[in-house]
Amino acid sequence: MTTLIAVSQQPALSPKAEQTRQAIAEAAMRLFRRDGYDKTTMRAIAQEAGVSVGNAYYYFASKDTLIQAFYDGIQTEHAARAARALATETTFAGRLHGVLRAWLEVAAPDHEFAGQFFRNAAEPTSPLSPFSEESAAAREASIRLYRQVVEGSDLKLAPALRAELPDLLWLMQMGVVLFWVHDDSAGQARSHALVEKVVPMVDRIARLSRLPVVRGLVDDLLELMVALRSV
Amino acid sequence: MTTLIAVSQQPALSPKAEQTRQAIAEAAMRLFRRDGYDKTTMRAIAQEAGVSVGNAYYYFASKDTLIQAFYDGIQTEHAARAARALATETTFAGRLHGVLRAWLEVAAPDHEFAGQFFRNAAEPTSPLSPFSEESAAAREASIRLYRQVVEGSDLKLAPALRAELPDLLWLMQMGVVLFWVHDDSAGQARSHALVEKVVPMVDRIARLSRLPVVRGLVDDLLELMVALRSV
DNA sequence: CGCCTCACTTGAACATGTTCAAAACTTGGT
DNA sequence: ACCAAGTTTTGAACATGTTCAAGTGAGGCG
Repeated sequence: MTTLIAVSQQPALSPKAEQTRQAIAEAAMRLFRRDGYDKTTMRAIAQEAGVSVGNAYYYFASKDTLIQAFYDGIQTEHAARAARALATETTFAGRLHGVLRAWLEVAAPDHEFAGQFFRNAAEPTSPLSPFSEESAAAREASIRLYRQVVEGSDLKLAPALRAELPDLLWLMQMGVVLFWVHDDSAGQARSHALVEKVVPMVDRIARLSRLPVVRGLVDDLLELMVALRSV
Repeated sequence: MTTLIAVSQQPALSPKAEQTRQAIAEAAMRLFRRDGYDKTTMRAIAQEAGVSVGNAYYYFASKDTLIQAFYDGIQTEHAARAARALATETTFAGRLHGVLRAWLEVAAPDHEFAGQFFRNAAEPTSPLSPFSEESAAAREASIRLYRQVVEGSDLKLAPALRAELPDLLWLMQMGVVLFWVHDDSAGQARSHALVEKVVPMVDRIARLSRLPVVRGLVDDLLELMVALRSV
């Protein structure tokens, strides 16, 4: 299943308009990367793109909205890089590790910049929140990735867990991202260490998930997820 | 060890100055609660407090800084209410449950308002971040609370886990807060459901932590924490 | 061609967080 | 009482995200 993911939801713009839109988005990206999110003004973006300030607002509802492009970029690149890992790795741990490391590598160049606008994603009401309605498409694409991690692997699981595991792994990625954003170690070494340690742990838990004792704990967890969805 | 916690770090103001400072902080709080964080302007705060805008900035570095008072308030009230729970509950699960529910209850009236400025706390560089240097005092006070949860209980644990558990429980509280902020269910019913389910789970894991299988997983976790600290 | 419509574009105006030089006030010393 | 030094207060000015009424131009229609 390799449907082209139609990320855009705009009502189809004329070629010229699309070009303007692109120019603004790219100018913004360029300046965000160069000067950081806060230091980049809308006036500067407009000037860099060769349009007026108002024009930028014709295409983008707010300054925040402009970083949606950044999100999409990371997401796309991550999917591609993760696919390479999934093509070679066959073990669960290997696949999970590959996908997580892919994310760290893709995001690395934008670490500093990411910290600056992370707050926008953190706000519950923001469309940029990973839990928002608006980012449902991206979220589901990401979860699909983790479904591939599970399904392509040698892992034997209780069916109930198998169904929920992709969601849980996505949640784990959110945790890694959260850690990464706060990680000020050189080259995000601590984030890499986290992934290095967490992957074998998850692998072990998953493999033990059919043993009586662990099984009980996993059932608790699944029950929790079901309960939260229904409230 | 009941040293008075000196939350303030200001270089000691004259009584009159302190009064002005209070007036501004209280006016801000009042308006934040009534109109929300974003809708409340610095000009409105100054007017409500009966001072000039510049004066507000003489005492508070930014609008964000003004919500520190809110933090302190929650923290203090939570400590008090949690203490009541700790005085009566003797089981680990009961104590943990009491402390977490106390937080939900204390924070409930400010749920809507909290969502609006949560982004400030999420930004890694912000002093309001729970991981920041500036909030170290509050963080440690909170961790102490969880140390009481563990130490006052009947729980038998491997020493290594006993030492780390308060930190882990604090981290869990951060998770609950994160969930709570995003929780738009009536009366934050889902957050309550989360606590209701998570507490028995944690209790079970802790009790099983000396069984061979679980023991291995817990050791992994402890090793992870040590590793992350050293990187 | 002339005109109409409507997508697109503009820049001035506005709202609000923040800064700062100057004014007002307080305090301690003589 | 008066002055100097420091503290507190002021409000105008500034920077920047955002809005909006008005302008521009390209395509369609008579």
